[in-house]
Amino acid sequence: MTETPASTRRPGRPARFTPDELLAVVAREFLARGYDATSMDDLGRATGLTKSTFYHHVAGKEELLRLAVARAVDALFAVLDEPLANVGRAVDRLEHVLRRSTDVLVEQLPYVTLLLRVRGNTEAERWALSRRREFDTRLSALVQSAIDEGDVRADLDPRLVTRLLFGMVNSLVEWYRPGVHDGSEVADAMVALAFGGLRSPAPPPRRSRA
Amino acid sequence: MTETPASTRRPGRPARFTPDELLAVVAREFLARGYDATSMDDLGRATGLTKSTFYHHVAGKEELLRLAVARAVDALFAVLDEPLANVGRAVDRLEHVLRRSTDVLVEQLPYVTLLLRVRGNTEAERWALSRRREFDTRLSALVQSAIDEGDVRADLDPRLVTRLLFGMVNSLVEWYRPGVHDGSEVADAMVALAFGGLRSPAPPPRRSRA
DNA sequence: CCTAATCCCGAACGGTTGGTCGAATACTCC
DNA sequence: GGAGTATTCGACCAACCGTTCGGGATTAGG
Repeated sequence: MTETPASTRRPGRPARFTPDELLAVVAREFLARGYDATSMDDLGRATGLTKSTFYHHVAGKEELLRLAVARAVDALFAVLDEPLANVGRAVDRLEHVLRRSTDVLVEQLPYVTLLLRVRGNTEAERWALSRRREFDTRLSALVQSAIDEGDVRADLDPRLVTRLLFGMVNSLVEWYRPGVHDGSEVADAMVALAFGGLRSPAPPPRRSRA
Repeated sequence: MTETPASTRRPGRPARFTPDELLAVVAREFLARGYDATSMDDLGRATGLTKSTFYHHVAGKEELLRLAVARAVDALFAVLDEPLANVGRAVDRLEHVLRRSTDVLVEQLPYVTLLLRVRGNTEAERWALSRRREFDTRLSALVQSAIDEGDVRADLDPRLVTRLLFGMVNSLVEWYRPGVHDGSEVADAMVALAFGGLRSPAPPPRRSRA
């Protein structure tokens, strides 16, 4: 990780940051102040580079945002392609997606946070919004399937349930900070709360079907 | 409401907007583009006034944000002062605060949305953040009480539960749009999901009392 | 009419913004 | 020691930003 592979070493001045490192710093800055309030000079100050240097690596400020949110989009959609998200009862697939989405949010926190804050001001932001809508549609279909199979309550509007459910998941980016809670602890609480609710579990969790 | 009280009519050119109307337009603009991305010229265009006119009514752009988020803060704290939020079992008080918070979010949607998007770049934003923290602390205490009284599951970290619970409530500002769902329908679903969870209610919802 | 008060506008200000450009630097390969 | 390439910098630019200011328009009261 810290070594520069000699095999891929190219001629020219050695870069002070790998593209990944650079993007990580940029994402952190965008997060702290918000995309619009962060100037290229801010990014320069945070990296020790000048802003003109950034224009050697990317086309402009907007591409930095695009690169960042693309990471989040890719990671989230990858969850939907996992085997456990595509076989078995819908309710089990839903639980898997719920848990794995939480994992992704924790692991890719800065990038997902940026994705969830996009407002559609630029072309890159509108692209991000359309991918988010696509993701939501897939989730909604999953919830609907779980209802159809009788495992999820049918007395509430499925779209409303989807929104509330993944609203809870997404709220993670507003308060989760690494170190305070373990990632898996959060995922466990998420699933427990989502399926079981707040109320004290009156009976021990019986799995029915003796 | 729609009439101008003759008693308070003052000399001078009649205003084209009441302060409330002006703030409503401003909030809508801030919402669409984000606070930082909205210029005073944008506000002028949205109102038909020039940006210099705004400086006759407010000290600057930041005060517009302060006025907007103050509305949200006041409305939310008012919920905590309601009688039903202060008497009876903690779990019932929690349900009341949950439901009423949802109502406030729906009724004051633009202002609460702005409040929840504040990042702390300016003094006004930092004030808003501190009020939010204060609100969260009160909520957390309520959840803790409900746990102590045995009505809410004790197997999860109370702070985690509070965060997830009101993360779900606050997510409302990301997707709720007036007209699509009724406000009370959302509040019902919110409470049902929060306390009962996703799972199909095993027994039919018997309310005792034949 | 006049005066005082309120609201509104056009023009301009200094500062900051995202972005450009040419040159300097530091490396690999020969 | 070149030649070629990747990276970085400083200086600069036009456009836009929030804000200021002097003055004009429109009203109520006298």
